[in-house]
Amino acid sequence: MGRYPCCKVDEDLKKGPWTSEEDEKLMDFISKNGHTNWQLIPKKAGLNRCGKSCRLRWTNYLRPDIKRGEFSIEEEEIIINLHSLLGNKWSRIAAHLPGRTDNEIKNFYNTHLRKKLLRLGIDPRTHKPISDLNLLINLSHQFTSKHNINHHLMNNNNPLAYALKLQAQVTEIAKIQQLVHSLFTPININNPLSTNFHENFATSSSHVITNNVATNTQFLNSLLVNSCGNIPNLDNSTSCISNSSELSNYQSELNSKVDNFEGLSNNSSKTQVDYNNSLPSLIAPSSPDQANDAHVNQDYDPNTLSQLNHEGIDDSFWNDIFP
DNA sequence: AAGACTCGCAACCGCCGAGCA
DNA sequence: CTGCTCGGCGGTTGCGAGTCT
Repeated sequence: MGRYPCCKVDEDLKKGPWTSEEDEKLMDFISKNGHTNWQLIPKKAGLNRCGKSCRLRWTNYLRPDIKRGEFSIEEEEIIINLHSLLGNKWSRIAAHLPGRTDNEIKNFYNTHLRKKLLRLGIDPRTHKPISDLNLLINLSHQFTSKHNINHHLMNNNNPLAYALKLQAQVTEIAKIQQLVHSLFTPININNPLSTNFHENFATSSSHVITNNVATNTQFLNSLLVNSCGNIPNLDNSTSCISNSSELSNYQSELNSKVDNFEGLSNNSSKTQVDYNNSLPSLIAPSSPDQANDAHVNQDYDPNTLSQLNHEGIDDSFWNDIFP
């Protein structure tokens, strides 16, 4: 099937930003007549616009139920959680955020959340810790050339050695992330859209969450943030998906679980469903196997942490690179 | 002060699937 | 079954505003 333009090319229709007069005409018409056929609306409303352009203007800007203003922390976390499950399915993500449009969420994710995740050493596309060697080589080039600093850290202009060093650091970060993930996983099971860890602590009834675990979790999390917090914004155009088939399998498995949840949330007669394993937290496990392992590893071993602490993260390393 | 650069976001483009004749 | 139309979606672009040099 060929592609058909939504509007005739020779019609010389107006493009670009909408004026307030045009907005008024469109709102006026839709409030009186509704929007059943977008192709007819511009003519009937007296607009020299393509029907598609009218629909976009209405759904993304003029609709009366649109929520304006900054995204809340809760909305941010919902977006990140759902994006880790659904990928770039912006319309499905938007369905869970009343008053927000897919376009708005897409823009917000690409401009703000993407950077936020990168700062935490998380790939915004896969929600996995960044550990791809080629990416690290690329990043090391970007940083040293962009900032024109710290060339001595390139190990005598050997980008591979430098990248290996970066990878070692990132691997340690990933270990800590995995620990944090394993501690959060049993907490975050009852509602995939739940965003508040404290709420989860309070409401989780099917698992015993001790104060000890909470304390250790907070400590680990702060360690993670302190270790990763100095990683700057990256303008990363490269992919670090090393195994796309594994990723797509994982994603489709998650999608079916989300479908289950969406079906459930649309159904008034909710039944208790065990979402065990259905929701990766902000950081997805490196593989489905690890996701399973995470459940087994619910007991926190303080020796593991002290070991990581000694041989692992070196804050001064990141500070040297990104002052 | 001004030109270069970066960033955020509204709007557009092109593809796809559903529905219909 | 086929071809056409429309609405919806995700990716991309372009422009204005802000920041940097």
